[in-house]
Amino acid sequence: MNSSSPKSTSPGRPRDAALDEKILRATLRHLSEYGYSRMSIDAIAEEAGVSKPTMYRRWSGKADLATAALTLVRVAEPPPATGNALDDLKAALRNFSRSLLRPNGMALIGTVLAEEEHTPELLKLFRERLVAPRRAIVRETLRAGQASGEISSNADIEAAANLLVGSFYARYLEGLPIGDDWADRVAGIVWKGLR
Amino acid sequence: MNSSSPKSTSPGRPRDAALDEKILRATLRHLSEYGYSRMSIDAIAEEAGVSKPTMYRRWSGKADLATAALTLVRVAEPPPATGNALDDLKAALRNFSRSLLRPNGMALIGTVLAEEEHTPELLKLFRERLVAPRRAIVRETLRAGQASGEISSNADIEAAANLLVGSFYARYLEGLPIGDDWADRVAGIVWKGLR
Amino acid sequence: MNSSSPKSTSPGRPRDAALDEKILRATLRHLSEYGYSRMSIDAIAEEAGVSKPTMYRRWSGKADLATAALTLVRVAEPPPATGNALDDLKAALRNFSRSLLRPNGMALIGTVLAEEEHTPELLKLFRERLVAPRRAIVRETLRAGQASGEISSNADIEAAANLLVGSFYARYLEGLPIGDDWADRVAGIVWKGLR
Amino acid sequence: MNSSSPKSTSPGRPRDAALDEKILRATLRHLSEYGYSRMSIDAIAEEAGVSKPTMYRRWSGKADLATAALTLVRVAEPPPATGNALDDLKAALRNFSRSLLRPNGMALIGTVLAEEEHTPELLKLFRERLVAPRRAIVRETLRAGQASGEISSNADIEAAANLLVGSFYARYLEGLPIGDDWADRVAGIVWKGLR
DNA sequence: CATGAATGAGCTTTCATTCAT
DNA sequence: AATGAATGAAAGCTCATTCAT
Repeated sequence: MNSSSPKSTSPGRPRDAALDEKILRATLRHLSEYGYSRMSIDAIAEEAGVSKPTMYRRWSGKADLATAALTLVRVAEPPPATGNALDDLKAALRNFSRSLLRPNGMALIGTVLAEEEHTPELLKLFRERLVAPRRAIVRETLRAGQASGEISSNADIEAAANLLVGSFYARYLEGLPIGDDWADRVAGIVWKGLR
Repeated sequence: MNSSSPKSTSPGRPRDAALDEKILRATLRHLSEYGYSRMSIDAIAEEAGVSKPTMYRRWSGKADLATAALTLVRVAEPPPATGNALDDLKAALRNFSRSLLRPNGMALIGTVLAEEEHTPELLKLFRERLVAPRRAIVRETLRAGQASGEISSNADIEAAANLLVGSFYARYLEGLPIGDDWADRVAGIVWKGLR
Repeated sequence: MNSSSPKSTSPGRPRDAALDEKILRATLRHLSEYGYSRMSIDAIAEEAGVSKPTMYRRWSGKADLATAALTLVRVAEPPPATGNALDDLKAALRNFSRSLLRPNGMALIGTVLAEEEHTPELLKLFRERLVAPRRAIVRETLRAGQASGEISSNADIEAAANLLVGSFYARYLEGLPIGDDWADRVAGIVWKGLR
Repeated sequence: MNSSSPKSTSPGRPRDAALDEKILRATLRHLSEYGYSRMSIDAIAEEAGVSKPTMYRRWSGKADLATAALTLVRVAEPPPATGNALDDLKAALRNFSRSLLRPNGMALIGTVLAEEEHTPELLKLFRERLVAPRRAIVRETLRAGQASGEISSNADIEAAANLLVGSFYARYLEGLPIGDDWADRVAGIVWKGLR
């Protein structure tokens, strides 16, 4: 009844595990493309090629399904460290911006924010699965900068990470292009501010 | 003939101007509380105490109504300049964070992002009415810092503004509290980075 | 409040008589094109360039308006008699078929039939204004045939007229073309049957 | 396993076949009583005792539903041939007139004509299901008359059938009663005209 | 387990009509 | 007399969910 993985040891006809993923993939597509409230269970069922009760047997309802789908989203592995902390930071930011600029990347953030009151699990899971890991990557490069002495040991790493990550949100909200140089520009300012 | 007050300039029953605002206020409330796609014209009409045709006479449909409601949103006047650019910047940021933290402040951003594909006018207007003015305030304080020599004359003001504003988005998305000191923390880093 | 002509001697601002016709013309167009229940007072007002209360001042409602519009419909004058009764009959039938085949000619008949239960005035007026005059023309040519001795003096003129006129309805309902020769074919049969 | 009765041939809950008919009957009633555009899906659903989605699962919309309902209408079997072609013809005509004079019989024709432009499928199906079969019955009796030599072998059967059938329409449109003798009167004329 | 059928509530929009100027 | 504004009622259609097989 919830988004945990189906047990495989129970008696009776086993659940078709492949269906789980097919359904969740379709759900994720609809969630990002249409947003949570527009996303239609009917449409997902059709796209996944299953019937609706098949979905309800796995997840208890729309919210459960959507949050389960978020589980699929994985943050890309950070690029390997080069030894140069500032370069690593810029690479991490470029990585981050690319993932936001994927089709409906920002729309997905939008829908979880919009649903905060109605379906808070969405935002909660989104934070755990996506926001936190992404930020962790940025934070680690900053820590590396501290370790190498380029960044002051008592610098406010937390705030710095928010600044960097947030600058992409802000830029997107303004509707202005986010070129590959953007990472350099914002990293430059913050890096200097952390010395 | 010319009995009194404003000569009735156009024929017919005059439109009740008070209704316009009542409707738009209700719309704005529903838009931020429920999000665009959940927002119901029926419910808005009831809350505003008007009939649905009254709304359709003024706005051509749901999208038109929602965008019109966005027009209502006004960015608060920036606090008066104190002469100290850094203090002014911090005050502007506190202002900004307070407006985001108002009930459903972020949800409104969310719905606008979520609808980008379906109802792009929303995001467009949101940018013009809210995003741009807010950012302008921050930018002006940065400019003042340049004028006073505290900030380098060739500093990347645009990026700095995005960093500062965005840090609130990022912090909110993380789900962590945004205290009044937050403005100090992020302003401190960026200010130093712009020297 | 009803479809009678407006008096011109009453005090106060006189009614704009030209509007009456403009409104009725538009009504008739909508009535035949969309049918009675689809015909929209809003749309008629717009097409006629008047406001709705202007219409309600003249006619008491939709049904009154529609029946008033039917009043406009006039049956074309019969072609002049040639002296040959059979030829005159055929000419009358061709005339009749042409008027039916005008755009929405049959649709108008359809809508008055369809509304018989709901708006019986429509059918009543339609009968008086259109059905009866048209049939009268046909009947007169048959009477002329009697006078000239070509038709038996105790022939069932009434039934014959119905046969002839009705054959066009039946043909139309079948969806088959009604060429100009059709009048000849049906007149031929009936004429012979009346000898 | 194979408990009883027809082995369930297709998976899933079987469709309740009784509902189909209940819905279509109600639809037909509403279609003839109110006409196509007045006929309301809501009202039909209530009368049939089903929910609207149940209807939309079966038919794609209002037009589809209405045309499906027309399918229900069956032309009454012609009375058995007596051997006397003229008598058979008169019996067929009486049959025909009785079916027209059933409540809303003509209103149904009316709505179908009125909707020709908007919902042409209605008229198309009506022609196939009702108009053509009815006319076929009349035509067959005329053919029988030819076979027995009472009617000329090169008589215009088609036109004759239209005359006879149409005379009822015309008579109805005039608003005059159609007694049982009416069939005799029109058949008399045409029969003679075909000799 | 998985299916197709069924449901109740809700949506946006339009209509015929009346009111206030 | 004529206008533009306002209304209550209803329409067609879709959704998330549950039932019966």
